[in-house]
Amino acid sequence: MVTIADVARHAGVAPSTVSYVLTGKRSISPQTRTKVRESIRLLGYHPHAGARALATSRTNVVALVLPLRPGVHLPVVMRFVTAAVTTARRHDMDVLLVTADQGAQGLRRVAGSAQVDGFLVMDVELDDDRVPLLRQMAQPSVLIGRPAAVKGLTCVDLDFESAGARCVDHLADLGHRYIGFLGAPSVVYQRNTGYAQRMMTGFGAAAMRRGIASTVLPAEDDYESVLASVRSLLRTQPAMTALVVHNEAALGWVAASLRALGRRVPDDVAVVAICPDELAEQMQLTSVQLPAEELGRQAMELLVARLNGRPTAPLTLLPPKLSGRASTGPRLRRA
Amino acid sequence: MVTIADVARHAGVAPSTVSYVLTGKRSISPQTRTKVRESIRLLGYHPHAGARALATSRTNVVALVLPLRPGVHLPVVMRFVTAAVTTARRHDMDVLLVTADQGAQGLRRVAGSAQVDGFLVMDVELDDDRVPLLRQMAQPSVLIGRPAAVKGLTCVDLDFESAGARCVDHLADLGHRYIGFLGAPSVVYQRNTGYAQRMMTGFGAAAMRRGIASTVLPAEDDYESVLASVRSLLRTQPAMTALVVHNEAALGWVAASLRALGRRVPDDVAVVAICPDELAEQMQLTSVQLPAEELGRQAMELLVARLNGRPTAPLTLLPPKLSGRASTGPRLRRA
DNA sequence: CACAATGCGGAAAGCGTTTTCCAAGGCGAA
DNA sequence: TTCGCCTTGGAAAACGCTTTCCGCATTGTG
Repeated sequence: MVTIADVARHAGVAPSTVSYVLTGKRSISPQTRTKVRESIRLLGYHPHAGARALATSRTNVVALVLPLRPGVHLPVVMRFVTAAVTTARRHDMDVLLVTADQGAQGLRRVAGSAQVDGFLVMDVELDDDRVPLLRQMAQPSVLIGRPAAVKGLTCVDLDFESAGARCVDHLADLGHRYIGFLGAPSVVYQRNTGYAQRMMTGFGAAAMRRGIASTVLPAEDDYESVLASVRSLLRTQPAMTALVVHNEAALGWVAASLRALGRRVPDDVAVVAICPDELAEQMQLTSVQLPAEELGRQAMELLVARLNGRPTAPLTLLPPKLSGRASTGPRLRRA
Repeated sequence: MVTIADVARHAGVAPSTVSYVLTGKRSISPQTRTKVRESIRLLGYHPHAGARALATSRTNVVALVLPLRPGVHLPVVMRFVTAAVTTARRHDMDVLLVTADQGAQGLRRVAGSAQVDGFLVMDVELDDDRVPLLRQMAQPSVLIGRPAAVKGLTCVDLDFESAGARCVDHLADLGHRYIGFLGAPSVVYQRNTGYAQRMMTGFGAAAMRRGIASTVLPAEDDYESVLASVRSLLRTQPAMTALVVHNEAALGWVAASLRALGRRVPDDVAVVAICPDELAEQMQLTSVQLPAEELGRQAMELLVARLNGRPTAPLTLLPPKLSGRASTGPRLRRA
């Protein structure tokens, strides 16, 4: 391995000088600078990350804590991941993967051994046992998702309540008066996952506000279950003319299920999805975008801000955006 | 931060003793050991990763190089990732995420600064520009996928040729004589991605061997394209009674496309997929398993082996496994 | 009984950086 | 000229760990 001393010797300067050339923390005369740069290039020198971490107590690595539990939609997770990594790289940081199954234990380990400068935690629950730990850790953290109390934290999330309301408003404006809601798998509601509940709350509240009858039901991620759920919704509310789907995995089966039950999209039943835009585009679904990339990017930017000592708001909510597509069709004639 | 010196002082021993208790590289009397352990617990001591890396020139971190390009199916990637991370943790290693878009450049950076002990590289192409670099790097690497020449490397892959053949054999045994092949998106073939080509090659060769007419076509990942491809296949080969699909993203549209063209699965057209078992189970498709978890696990195990100085075979091919399900139905009557 | 071998503990020398601290030269101002 | 400041360079002290080397007992062996 070629060290800073080798470079210094080769360039005929002191190690400290090389260091200053590298970090730019002090002015160096143009001559020595180019001389040093040349030696670095020639010898193919790279600073040793461990040594640097030891000296600066900065690793330039952030931990990304991934959920790997039933009910999370893997493609969406990947979107977060890629956005987070890309953004991190833009700030010259690397990303260490920590899976949530390692739990608070894993966080403690990584934080304690000073492997990372900060944490990006995905999929936080309303009452997450990692939150108290994150609060007291030396390293700053940013959460994607929204625990019950955000005081002293930095959280980023889609404004799911508004998203739910947005769906209702859109459908109501089109003249729909009976709307169903197909939610995430029931396990997601069983553990205290905030976003799913908030989405549903926003949906329900908006429906009440507009005097619209609404029925909600969870859905698993296979065809049979989706079919059963849709059938159940239709039985409960035979006049249902619109369906809001908050479940990426079920999305593929919704149209088929409706068709199997004799309803066509959008003529008999309008469908609005909450999912990444790309997916909606592919299936030609009117949708409220789930801006995974944007969330991942923002979260990482906030983390970088905190690492650089800049203060951040405890809660950043991204406003929902609705894109109209074929699945909601034109205004209902018989309002 | 609490250091090894603090622990030593608290326990009334020398730092070296604490180190030996931690690493177990020397025998320590039970008394001192428990005394030291107690101090460690009490002070909440964690060894500083950077310092350790500096002293041992081992980071206990491996890089996972992820593909993020068009045509790769994100859920499958996530399976690899989770299996790799889980396996790594079992060996007390962590995983640093490197996205393939950083290219050879990124590898050089991470390797040069000694951030990791080894590399796990996913989605290698037949003629991958990272391979020469990997060959000459100080850190060992394991590739998931199979470049043209594997000499001096450690590669893990599914035996895609056999997989292709396996599909043909299964269908031929059921009496099918005209078989179509719906492949990956065309971009995947345009870049030199070995697995897709090998799958197709295995399919074609087996068909030839058994005197079966075969037609192959790529498929994009939206309904319209799949429908077009299937229509095209049926037009080319009107007698087609079976379809092999090697495209996770298209899978969801295949049955719908066939139905739209007046064919029912499996009565008119039998379908065999190559995809993760879970997906096949969900859709009730006869399939050759794409053992993403198994590949990820094996790859990481091999990497760990190499890190510990154990020799490894240059190429490990996992045998394909076929699971019969509803989509191929019983034997054809009119053979 | 002498002497090597073994078990266990400590002192100290790295590992490769960064970052003080000191020094020397050049320069402008008094 | 002299004083002090600014710029640029080097020496050396951390940073927190591992590991070699050394030393002291205690044991086993001829």
